[in-house]
Amino acid sequence: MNELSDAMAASPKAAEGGRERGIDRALKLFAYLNSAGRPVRLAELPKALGAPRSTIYELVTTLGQAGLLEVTGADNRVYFGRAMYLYGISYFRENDLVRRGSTEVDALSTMTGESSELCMLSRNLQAIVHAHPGTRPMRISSEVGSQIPLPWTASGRLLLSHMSREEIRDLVQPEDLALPDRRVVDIDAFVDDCHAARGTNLVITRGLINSFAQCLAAPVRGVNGEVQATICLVLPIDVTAEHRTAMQEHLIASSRKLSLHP
Amino acid sequence: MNELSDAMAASPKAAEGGRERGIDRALKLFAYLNSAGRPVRLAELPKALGAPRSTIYELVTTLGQAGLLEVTGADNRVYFGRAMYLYGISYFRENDLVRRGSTEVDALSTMTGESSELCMLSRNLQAIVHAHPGTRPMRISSEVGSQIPLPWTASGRLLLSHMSREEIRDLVQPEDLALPDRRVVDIDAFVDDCHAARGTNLVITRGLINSFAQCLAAPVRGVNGEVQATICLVLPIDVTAEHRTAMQEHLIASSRKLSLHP
DNA sequence: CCGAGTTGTCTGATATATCGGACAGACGTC
DNA sequence: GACGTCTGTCCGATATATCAGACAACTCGG
Repeated sequence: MNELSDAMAASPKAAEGGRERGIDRALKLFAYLNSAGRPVRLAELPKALGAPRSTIYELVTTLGQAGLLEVTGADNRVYFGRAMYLYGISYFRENDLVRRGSTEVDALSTMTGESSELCMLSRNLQAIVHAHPGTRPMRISSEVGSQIPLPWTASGRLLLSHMSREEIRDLVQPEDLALPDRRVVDIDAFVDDCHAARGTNLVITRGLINSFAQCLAAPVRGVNGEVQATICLVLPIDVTAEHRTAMQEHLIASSRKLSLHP
Repeated sequence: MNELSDAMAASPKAAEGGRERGIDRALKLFAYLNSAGRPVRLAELPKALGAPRSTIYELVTTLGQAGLLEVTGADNRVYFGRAMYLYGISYFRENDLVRRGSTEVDALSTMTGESSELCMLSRNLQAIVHAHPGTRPMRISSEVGSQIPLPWTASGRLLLSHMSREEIRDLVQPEDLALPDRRVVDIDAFVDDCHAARGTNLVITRGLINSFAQCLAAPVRGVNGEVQATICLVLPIDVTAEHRTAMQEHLIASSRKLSLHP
């Protein structure tokens, strides 16, 4: 009863007595599978999603026939299917930013030896769209496809920088303000951070996700200057000042290359 | 009114007077976008899908908010969204076969210099799950994510080899029996081809998709010997016998490596 | 200026998809 | 063998999602 919180947060409306559309149930199901990160027993889904069994069994059959989901194994584990992959590839092929950003992340990471990621806003979370691990023994970076709370990262501050205080307060879920070490980020201080990130080309956070890492994030801006994504580097917190300066320059150069904004 | 035929073929039931579920409309929409291969004007969708405008506008809004679709540009073009990509990546990460098959295709193609593809059954079509172009000046291979009629390829015969005559007749759409050059494949001869492919480790077709290519396909079998995918090479039709023999050996070696079946 | 075409929004009616719950098989434990 | 839990299937009722169509804003050409 724990990891479904962000799956639920992605749902359009809170639970009510009334019935719900099949589409919305499907969207919750996708979000839940994504948060689980691995195949889930079919029989577990009705409880996890707060939905009737008959509805979920029907839905999974439909989506399974379409290939968006796959049901495998003796205990009927449900996970994303081949069609989802094909459709996702279509997005990837069409979307210049993801494609160019991914190669840029790879290049930046290979050049610097540090972990690098391409991040985008996905509803009220930060999605890791692409990642390349560094050469350091300890790997800090996140997995591709995972989604993490915006207040945890430098990227989050850039991705929300264009929003008003009210929009940010509405968007960020209260539970996302709690860091992994249980410290709680003050929402107003967070909004101030976001607004301070407006127009800047670099944001740094230290010791937020964990105590031994810092996160350098640079914005990828569209033609109108809006932040479409961020490219970032994850460094140990104790690197030398020279090294960090060099990293900053490489990072900013990469973000410039990806941005359409002059 | 042309490229939506296979999108429609993927739909659960034929058009009727009655109303349809939102889920089914969404599935048709996905299939249509995939067959289009690029963003499609929102206003064009109701006509293309044979659905009411109000329904489609509502649906696209919902799916857009979920990030499964994206609506971009001045004329509201609709295409797959970031969430679809993330979910697709999840499938890719989970599914060993696709991951291992993709690297094997890359290796095979790099080694031989020929175009190579990993193919899977996707409802009643053959899906190109991964592809790597060869070094020849003329490229013949298909794009990743595209889906082509089963009777057109050697892979199709392998992918259907376990099915009965009736199952194959039911699955294959009549229009898929027509080759690109308008010749029509006889359904019974096709079934015979499929059954002849049972248990073999190589199927070759010549001049089917076009007159100057041949297709070598080898099965990737699961633990029970069932064909889970095919790996294939696309060659010019006029290569020397020695070269073709060498290619066959490499291809069969690759398919053995991917197969779980002894 | 006036039609014809395109695009997006809104509304009330009704066909039906969702739901709750009954049913049954499988599996364990005592 | 009796009992509880988990799992999957089925069915009738009703809340509601889908649908048809009206409406407005906009373009374009003559």
